[in-house]
Amino acid sequence: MRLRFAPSPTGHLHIGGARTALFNFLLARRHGGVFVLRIEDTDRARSRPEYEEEILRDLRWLSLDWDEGPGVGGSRGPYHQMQRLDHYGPYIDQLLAEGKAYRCNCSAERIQQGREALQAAGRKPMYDRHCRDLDLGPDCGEHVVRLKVPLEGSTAFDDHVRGRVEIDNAEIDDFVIRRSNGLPPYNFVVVVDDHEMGITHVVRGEDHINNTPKQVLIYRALGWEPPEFAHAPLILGPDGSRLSKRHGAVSVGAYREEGYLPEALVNYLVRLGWSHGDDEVFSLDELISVFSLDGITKAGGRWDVDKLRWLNQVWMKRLDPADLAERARPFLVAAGADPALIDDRLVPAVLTVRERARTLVELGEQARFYFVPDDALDWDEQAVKKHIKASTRPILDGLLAVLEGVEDWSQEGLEAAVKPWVEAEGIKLGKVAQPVRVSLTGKGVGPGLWEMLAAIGREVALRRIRAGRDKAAAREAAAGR
RNA sequence: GCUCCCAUCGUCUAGCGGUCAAGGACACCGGCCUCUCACGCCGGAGACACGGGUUCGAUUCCCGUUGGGAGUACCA
Repeated sequence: MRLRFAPSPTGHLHIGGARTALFNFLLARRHGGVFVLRIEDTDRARSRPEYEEEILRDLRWLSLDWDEGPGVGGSRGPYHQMQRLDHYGPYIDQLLAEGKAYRCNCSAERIQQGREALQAAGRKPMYDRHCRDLDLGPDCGEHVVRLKVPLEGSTAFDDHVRGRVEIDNAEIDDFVIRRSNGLPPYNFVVVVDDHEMGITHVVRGEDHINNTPKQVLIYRALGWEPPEFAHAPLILGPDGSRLSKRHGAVSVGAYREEGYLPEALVNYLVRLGWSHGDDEVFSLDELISVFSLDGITKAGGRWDVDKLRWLNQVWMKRLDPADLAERARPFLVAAGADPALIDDRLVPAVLTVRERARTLVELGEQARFYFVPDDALDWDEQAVKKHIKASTRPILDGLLAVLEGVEDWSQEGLEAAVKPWVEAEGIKLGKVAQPVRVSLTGKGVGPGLWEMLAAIGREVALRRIRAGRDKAAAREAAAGR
């Protein structure tokens, strides 16, 4: 079994393309097949090497490694279409010689007029086949080569997702298979490449379902057996319309930058258009063992960021803490943390905020307070006003006395030392926790008291609580006058 | 316009003629937990687009309508 993903380097790796790549990758891995990556770079005007680099990088980021293609080679190459240009001509000549294709030197204007006339008559706009039986030779001036599509009958294929798809040949144009510049267009090139690369299953988006009959016709004309097809539903925007930038991020790279984990993106992508009973959370390895074309759904799916965000948190909680911490580091710095202050408190710090954050960006913002100079804390004045007041001063003084004597600065040690004091004093834990939270973080919401104290470390904790105490004392003095 | 594809809660989906007074997940609402916010747990509201058939029986099969998507290039 051989599958392929064939992006054209004319833009970023789109989430729809990523899902197509994922489906192909999973099917290949599931059945011990081969996953081929082919670069369709024949659109010289729009293709750019930077895009190709980016696409390769993003596929690797998603852990969708290919067995043959750029960077890894393979026996069925080359894997860039620009390096395969000499493969196509002979087949076109063969079709011409066999009378299955013909040269056409009709002017663009003439063809255009014919199309408009047909459309006006309520018919599908097509070429009128003027040159079909003229038997034009190579010396007919500027010309294209068109496939002689059967006038009668129909062309069908059995799609693994949709069942039998059939279309009348009368609806299929005598489409171009060699442009006037000598290069064959997409429909011809994919067929030749897929055939020469031994592709057995073509899994792609539903937007290709309409040119599948044309491709089948080419396979037949060349005397080849078409591969098996499976057309996955398209990914739509949240409103059901075509997904576009106006709906937000559409490229894999953008989601990486927004702090999504590749594990979560893969998980979300696979579930949009595929299901396995009621299961929701899958690792790539789990997918490899259960993925099947049978699970692909037919209807287009809308992009739902909320579900992606939920899955991202699920994965942040599943990840090994040290791993998560390293992935969070750059986001922490981006949020304003001082790299020099990020020390071995990183892992415990990240653990205190991961269940409150849905992306690495949020994780970075929420863990920022651990690793900034005290004067760089982001103060929520409302919270300060509410929790650092005159009456707070004696509480913080009392707490400081307890804290200074703590030997075991761990969650358990801190709780064991402070709880008895709180109870003895007869004060609510909240009366202590909130002032401490504001002193440490600048905000009224955040991690639990014990875990936060333990994670931030004795030195910083005592320093910031003292500062909070002083602030409270100042208000006490102001109130007393 | 024409051709093709599609149609279960707001969203992703389970369902492959009776086991469905339609199940799960996200989001939403309420409660519990609780030092805040979360997490977690419990509960709630919420869907078979419509109309014809076929059948003893349709969410499930067929046709139509409506709605949505795609294609309609010497782009991929």
